[in-house]
Amino acid sequence: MELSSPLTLEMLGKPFLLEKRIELLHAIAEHGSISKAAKAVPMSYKSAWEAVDTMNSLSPEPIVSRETGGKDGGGSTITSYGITLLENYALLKEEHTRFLSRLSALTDIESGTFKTIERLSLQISARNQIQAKVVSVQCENVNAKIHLKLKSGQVLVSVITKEAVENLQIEKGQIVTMIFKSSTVLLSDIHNEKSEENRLEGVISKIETDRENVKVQVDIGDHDTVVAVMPVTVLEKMELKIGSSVTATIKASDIMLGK
Amino acid sequence: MELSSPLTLEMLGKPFLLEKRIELLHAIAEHGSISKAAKAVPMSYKSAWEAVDTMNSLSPEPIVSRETGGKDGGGSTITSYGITLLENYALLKEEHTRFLSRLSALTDIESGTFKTIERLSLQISARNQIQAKVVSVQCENVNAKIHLKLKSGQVLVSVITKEAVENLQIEKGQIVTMIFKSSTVLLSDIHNEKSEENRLEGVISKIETDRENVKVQVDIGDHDTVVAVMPVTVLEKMELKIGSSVTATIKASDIMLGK
DNA sequence: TAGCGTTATATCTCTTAAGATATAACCCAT
DNA sequence: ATGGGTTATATCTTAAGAGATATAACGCTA
Repeated sequence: MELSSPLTLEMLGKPFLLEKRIELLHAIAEHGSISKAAKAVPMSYKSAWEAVDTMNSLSPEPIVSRETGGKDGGGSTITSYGITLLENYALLKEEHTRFLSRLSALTDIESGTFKTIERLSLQISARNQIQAKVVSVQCENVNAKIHLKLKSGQVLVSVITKEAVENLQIEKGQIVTMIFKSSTVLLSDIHNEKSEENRLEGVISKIETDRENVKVQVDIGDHDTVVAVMPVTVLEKMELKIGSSVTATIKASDIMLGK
Repeated sequence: MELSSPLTLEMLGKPFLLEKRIELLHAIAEHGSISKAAKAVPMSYKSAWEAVDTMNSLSPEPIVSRETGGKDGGGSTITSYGITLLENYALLKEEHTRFLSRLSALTDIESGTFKTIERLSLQISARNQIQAKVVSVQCENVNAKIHLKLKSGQVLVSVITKEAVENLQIEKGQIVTMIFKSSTVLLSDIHNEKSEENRLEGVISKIETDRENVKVQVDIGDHDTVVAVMPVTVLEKMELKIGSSVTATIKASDIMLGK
């Protein structure tokens, strides 16, 4: 028993972007003409042309720019607007298939029932959500210690319950999301390499304040950022400003995992 | 620009349950015969019969039991297996539409771009995920304080960044999910009503231990439970056991919100 | 100017899914 | 028996979508 669920974007009630058309657009980008793209997909030229035409007329801006006559008889290319559309569709699609695979993992084939009642598909308030690879999983009876490697190569430790490890089926080699609240991140301007704590080196890229609190964004490399929130008094003592290099420390027990 | 994504369950690569067929099954349940159901949907008797037949032959157990001849000429009813199947499809469908509506909320109509790059649809390690209603939202420039009412009527406070409030579009009256790690929950056996902290009264319903840590499950009423994890030494001092009534305290800054 | 490969368009056929219609078989009720 | 309302099945028609084919218009190239 498998789930299938084609994703289509509609405009004014009419189908706009669907899997087949996306495939066609990619083929146009690759071959530079509708006719060649149609052969590559494969589909008839008529269908291809009609698809391109309805997409262009449905879209506020053209997606494919077409030229008839000229060098090589003309041709068609994807506009920059079309390219961003393709990129965004890919993101949507990826999220959707992620969700579906998890949904189908929860459907019991025999009895047709759910294994858990937990909400899949939660959007979370935590500002820090960073992808990392599971390096090792050490399980005790209650807690489990999980080592995680960031894109930048830095290794952090997360402690969660064994129950959670089993529930999410976390295993070595997987990519998971580290989740922690910005209020659990401590910043310091000194190098203290002795301690065993989770530490991330980075550079301050943004600071926002209000009456009581300050939010500091730290760039930790490879396009990953960490956000810390603390009382303004703490920041003033440290004399931090944009461009300062700092060390962010996060307790292992403050790092949750998501999948 | 709207998203549409029909959900179909497949069996051996063949379509098994889809929206139209579910509608038909409900009509059969209501009217007691395929022919009346077909008129009610509406669809031709041929399509209805074929749909029922392929579903029955694809399914390991019959979904519709059919009788030809007899009182009122016979008729068709949904088997108990079919009923659970309908119920489970409804659950799947609900999760799916939830996800889609959130996904489409993130798609910007004008530019066709995403508002966030964050992962929607995360399954989270935190053991404590409790539904609550937003009573009030107090926004500062950096942080926001949110009052939440549980099913049992108890009110807790969560502090998250203003950015998160805007991002999740959290507003008064909504139902959200409070999320906190079991290691952030403190248990005490004494009544201390002075403090301003988040406190939940409850009864211990389960205890598990390993070499270092102990996991305590507290029933806080209305089928909600809170899980706390602490070093065994702490538990020993308090002499807690199953049935003890305790107070669980959680810092406002340790409570994340999900939607 | 002739040729080329393309876009743009019209027309016809083919295929497939759905509806329409007819009818047999069934079995209880009258 | 007969009638009624159903399941089960076959056949014909209809509609819609996709492919096949032909051809005009286009603008660069040689």
